Amino acid sequence: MTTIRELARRSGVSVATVSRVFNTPEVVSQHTRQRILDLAAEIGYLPNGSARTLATKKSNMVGLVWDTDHRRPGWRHPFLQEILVALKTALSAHGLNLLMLAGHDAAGPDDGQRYVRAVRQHNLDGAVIIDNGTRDPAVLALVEAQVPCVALDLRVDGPTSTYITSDNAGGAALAVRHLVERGHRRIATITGPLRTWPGAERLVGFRAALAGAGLPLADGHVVEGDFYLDGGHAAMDRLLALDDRPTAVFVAGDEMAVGAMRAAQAAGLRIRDDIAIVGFDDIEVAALIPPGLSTVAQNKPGFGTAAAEALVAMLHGGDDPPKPTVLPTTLVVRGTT
Amino acid sequence: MTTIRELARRSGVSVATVSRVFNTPEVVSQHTRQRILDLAAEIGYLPNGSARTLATKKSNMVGLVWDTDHRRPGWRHPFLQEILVALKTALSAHGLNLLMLAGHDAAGPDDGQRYVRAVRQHNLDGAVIIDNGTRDPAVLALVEAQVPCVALDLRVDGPTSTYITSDNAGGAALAVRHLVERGHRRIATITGPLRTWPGAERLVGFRAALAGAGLPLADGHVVEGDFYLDGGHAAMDRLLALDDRPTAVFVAGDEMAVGAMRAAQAAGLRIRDDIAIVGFDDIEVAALIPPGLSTVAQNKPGFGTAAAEALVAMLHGGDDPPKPTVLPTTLVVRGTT
DNA sequence: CGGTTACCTGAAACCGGTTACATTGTCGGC
DNA sequence: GCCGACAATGTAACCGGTTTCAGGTAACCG
Repeated sequence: MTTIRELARRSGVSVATVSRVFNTPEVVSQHTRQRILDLAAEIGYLPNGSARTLATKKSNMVGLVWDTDHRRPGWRHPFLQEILVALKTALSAHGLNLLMLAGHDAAGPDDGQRYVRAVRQHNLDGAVIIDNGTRDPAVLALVEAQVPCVALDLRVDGPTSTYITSDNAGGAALAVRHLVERGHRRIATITGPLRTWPGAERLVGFRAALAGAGLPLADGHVVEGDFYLDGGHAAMDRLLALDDRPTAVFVAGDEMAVGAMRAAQAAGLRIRDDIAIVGFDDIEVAALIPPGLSTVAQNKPGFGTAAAEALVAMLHGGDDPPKPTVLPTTLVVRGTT
Repeated sequence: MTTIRELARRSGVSVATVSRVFNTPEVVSQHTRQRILDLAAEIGYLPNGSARTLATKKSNMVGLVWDTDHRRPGWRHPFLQEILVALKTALSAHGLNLLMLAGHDAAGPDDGQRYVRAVRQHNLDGAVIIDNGTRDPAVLALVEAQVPCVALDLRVDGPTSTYITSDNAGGAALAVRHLVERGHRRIATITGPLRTWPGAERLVGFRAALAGAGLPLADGHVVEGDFYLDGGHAAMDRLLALDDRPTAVFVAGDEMAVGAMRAAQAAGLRIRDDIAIVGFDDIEVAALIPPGLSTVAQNKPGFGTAAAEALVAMLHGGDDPPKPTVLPTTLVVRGTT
């Protein structure tokens, strides 16, 4: 391991000068700077991150808080991978690294401070939170502890935190208007869990759009789902059992929508002709499953890049936290409508 | 930030003793140990990770090397999320954290040493490599630099590295035997890229099983695919254009298999009756897409836990690197066979 | 009772950087 | 020729831990 003192000795300057070459290059003369840089490259010198962090209290690392739903071990984020790619890319463009924080599975006591502890212990500069809908107190502790945070699909605010979300209400409205254009007048919805932000907002948008179109919302035409396949199936079963069965359903999540499609088929209905379905998310299956699920697409990489940018703004900007970002949604029409 | 000196002062002992309480508790007397622990909990003392790393050169962090295929920006690992969950859980049970390493998109020069640099800079204890099929020199540089490594689906070896993979050949054989049992005698295959380990091995297993069953392999009945949807579609088109069209196809990846199903349907064939299909992976869509894709399932969380265990064994064990892990595969029969 | 021995604790060097402050040298202006 | 300003560099304290080595105490033994 070649150290800064070694490099200083070899290039005949003090360690301070070497340090300055890497931190405030403009204050060291062009000539020495170049000499030191050349020598550094030659002997493969790399500043030691831990030493640097120790001295500056900045680690250039941000934590990634992403737990699975422990009540549902099989829970998967619909597009975690896309978010991760974008997030990682955008962060590393600013010299930031991502440290995955251990969740409720971690060793040690769980007093609801585990993330805060991890942040302090590793001198993390901030955190990105991917919501899993469990309202984990340990997550909220982060924003309370004034750690610079940006949350995805979780509405947090505070002097050091902001969030990124899709235009859930707007997306729901897109879906409704599309169904109305297709001639539907009895439109129902299967919602996400209403305690989650997207779940609640999509219902708000649904209601508003229905009202805007002058359409009534019949009793029992709002069924709360859970974002899972089986939940969607069960919810659709309930809708189909109604006397005034809807002719179209806005399902607030693609996975549930697939479940709903199955329920409809199991009931012997033709999808689209007997019952139209619009989903939300635009996950991979939506395009693959026949006849193609019409759905409201989210800007998946947008979550990652927006989160990175918001975080960087907080870290470098220093002033007020950035406003929440609302990503536009788009309608993708396929075979179910 | 409360430091070790602060805690030492308050509890009336030296910093050395406090340090020992957290590192070698058995050497400090029961009495003082408890007193220090109590006080530590009371004032919320946490050892500073950077200082610790600086002193010990062990960070308790391992790097995650996972790049997307830059020739295919949309590339997604078929079950990254499951791997990540298991990996993170298993690692954190051993007190290890996961640092996502920036990829080819990172700032700075790319001399094929970017991962090695990152490892050195952050004093990482090891790395987990998720192969993306690009044979990135920067990845191989890691194992050459003697960084403790465990790779997924990438066959690396060296004094400090090992790998985890599924029983690809065995899985392919499962698929073939199943098709033979169903009465098929003209069986073709759509392979993955043959430069990848799983791609190559599945073909090996396919050939062996065919031979084992005494069946011939007709000309043109091996088509190299790319693991992608469109590639599967195109490959199937070629198979269907043959004079001696196969009655069954082993498709070495579920995404390709879906593409192949579409091609078959587009050609007006009934899947299963006119042409049977077995995939590989058992991704989510396999169960969702009608009539259900028969496929060879991989033990997805197994990759994560096995990787964590292998890495821990290398870090703590100290001796020879563990033998490669080969995860068993299982056949899942659905509607396509 | 002197000498080991085992056990517990403390002093201080060290890990590899950053940075406040001091120092040196140059140059322009009066 | 002297002084102040400024640019470039050096000195040394500091960040918060770990660990070697040595010292002190008590028990144990012959």
